[in-house]
Amino acid sequence: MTVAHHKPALHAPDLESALGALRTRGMRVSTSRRQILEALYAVEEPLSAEALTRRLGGSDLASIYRNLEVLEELGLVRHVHLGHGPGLYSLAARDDLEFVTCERCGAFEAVEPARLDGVRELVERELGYRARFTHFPIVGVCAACLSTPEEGASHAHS
Amino acid sequence: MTVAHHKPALHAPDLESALGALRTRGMRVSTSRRQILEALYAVEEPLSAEALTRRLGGSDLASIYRNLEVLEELGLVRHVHLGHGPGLYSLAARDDLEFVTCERCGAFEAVEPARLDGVRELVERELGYRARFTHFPIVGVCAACLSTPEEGASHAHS
DNA sequence: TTTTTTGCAAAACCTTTGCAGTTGG
DNA sequence: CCAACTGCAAAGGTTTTGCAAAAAA
Repeated sequence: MTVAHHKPALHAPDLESALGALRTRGMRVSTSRRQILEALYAVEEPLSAEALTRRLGGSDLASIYRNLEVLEELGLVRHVHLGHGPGLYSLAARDDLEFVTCERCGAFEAVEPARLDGVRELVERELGYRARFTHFPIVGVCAACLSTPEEGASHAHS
Repeated sequence: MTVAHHKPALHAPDLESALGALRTRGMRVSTSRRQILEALYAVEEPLSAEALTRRLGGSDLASIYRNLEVLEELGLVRHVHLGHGPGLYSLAARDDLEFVTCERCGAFEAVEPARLDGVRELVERELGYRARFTHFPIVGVCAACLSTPEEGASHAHS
């Protein structure tokens, strides 16, 4: 069921405070959880569950998903869906970021929420929706692809 | 593989011209294809492949997907991904529309591209991306949900 | 008749779930 | 020790693919 609803990001500037947050809620600090958090603190790009297991030496995918879910419920972790393909996970606190992705080349970019405030305002005025591009990104065509003759064959799946 | 790239919408105001487009490209006008197009001309909301098969009397899902892919390559059909769950298909010509969806209640709305031109401009100026919300929608919280106390339990999956 | 399309079965892909065994506190 | 967590296996939901039988041209 899950309902791992976008919890507000929990302020955990480093690994230790993140582990502390786990303990505080009575959850256990297992090897797997520590490793996941270590990995996420170590990289800057969001990682798929699969990429994450590979980094942890190929442990169990199902456990990783379960732990990511727990960490997400705590507000320590987030994930974003870029196009098709697996969800990509990152630290919620550090990456209180929003995303844009290119549907032509698959590139993506994390952007400071502030840079999208104007967009958000306009969307709200026009549609009544308060937009967030943290879980699902803005999809479009990037500058590089815009200046490209639109190759016949391509990568991005429909 | 597919690469059913967002072909430009093909102008086919009615069923007959759509079928004509098929013939023109040497593709066959099979019962299934005619029925799919009929169904899509008959409704106004985008339909999942599954919903479509049910309307056609429960024929083969795999065939439906294959046909939707063909029709999409021709530029007759489009699909949009609203949150998780199956893609939703509609006529490309008629529904040259973009989408907004509420991540809290799952509601969605089709909107005239013109209404989003301002948003598009702002996004392009700020990020360099030319945004399109036809294949992936703007995701946010709708007006109704915004004025709601944020129920503890909810529907929208993470 | 010949080429395209269908139907079925099976697989692929991402994610979740059940359960028995292991581990953290 | 005991509740929480892991690993494995299996299933669930969506979409794709292989192949022989059927249908369009």
